[in-house]
Amino acid sequence: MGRQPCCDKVGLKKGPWTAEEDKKLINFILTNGQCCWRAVPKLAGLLRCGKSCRLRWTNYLRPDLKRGLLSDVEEQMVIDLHARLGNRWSKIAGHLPGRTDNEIKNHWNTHIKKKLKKMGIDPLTHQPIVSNSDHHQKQQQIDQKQDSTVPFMAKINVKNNETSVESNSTITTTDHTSKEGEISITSTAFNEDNTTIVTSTTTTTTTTTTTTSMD
DNA sequence: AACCGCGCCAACCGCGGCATC
DNA sequence: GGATGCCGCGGTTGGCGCGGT
Repeated sequence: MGRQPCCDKVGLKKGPWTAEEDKKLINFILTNGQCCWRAVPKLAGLLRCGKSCRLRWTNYLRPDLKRGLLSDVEEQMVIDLHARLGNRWSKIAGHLPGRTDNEIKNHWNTHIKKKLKKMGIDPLTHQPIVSNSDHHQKQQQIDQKQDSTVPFMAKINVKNNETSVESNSTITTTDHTSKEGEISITSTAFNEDNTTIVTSTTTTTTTTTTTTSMD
């Protein structure tokens, strides 16, 4: 009964990948595309399980991956998205082109968690860590915000294919796709309870600041 | 110079979801 | 409807590098 473990076959290699193994996997994927990971190691001449190959490709070898630390904008997006989605790292990664779920998960656990705690914010709930006496006052402030009918206003800064957003909403996220000299930005604003206020898509040039408003 | 502790991150493990038979 | 197989996800681990003593 149950499923067969994928990596316990005798003779399969585990642990860090060598440059030669990387080369074999890259060559195979670039030639044949991503299909049927179970068959990949055999066809590519690797002594690895398919799962290990998939992980190595998606987390490290994919040519569209960005390397290096997350930018401030990306980090803010991760925080906002985590507030909405929780630990759904793959969904969060879907909003950050060139970043992997593993990378974001690691960055969250090693950097952002600490940062939020330092700022007095609970990384699990995204609520301020407050004493009981402060809590009532805080709740009143939240209630006031939710009752208000101030229209959503966002200022989107675009520079060198990087976007940042300043807005009067509680939480905002942005997605952007770019082609030569032009960036298309989708900006979403959320309430404290994570319900969507509004979503807006705007197209702009690569070095500009644009302000968008909706009601 | 040697040792130790800690942080980071690549990789592994186990499970759930989904498709197929 | 249950069994089986594969893929993808999220949690966890272990090795390496670096800074402090």
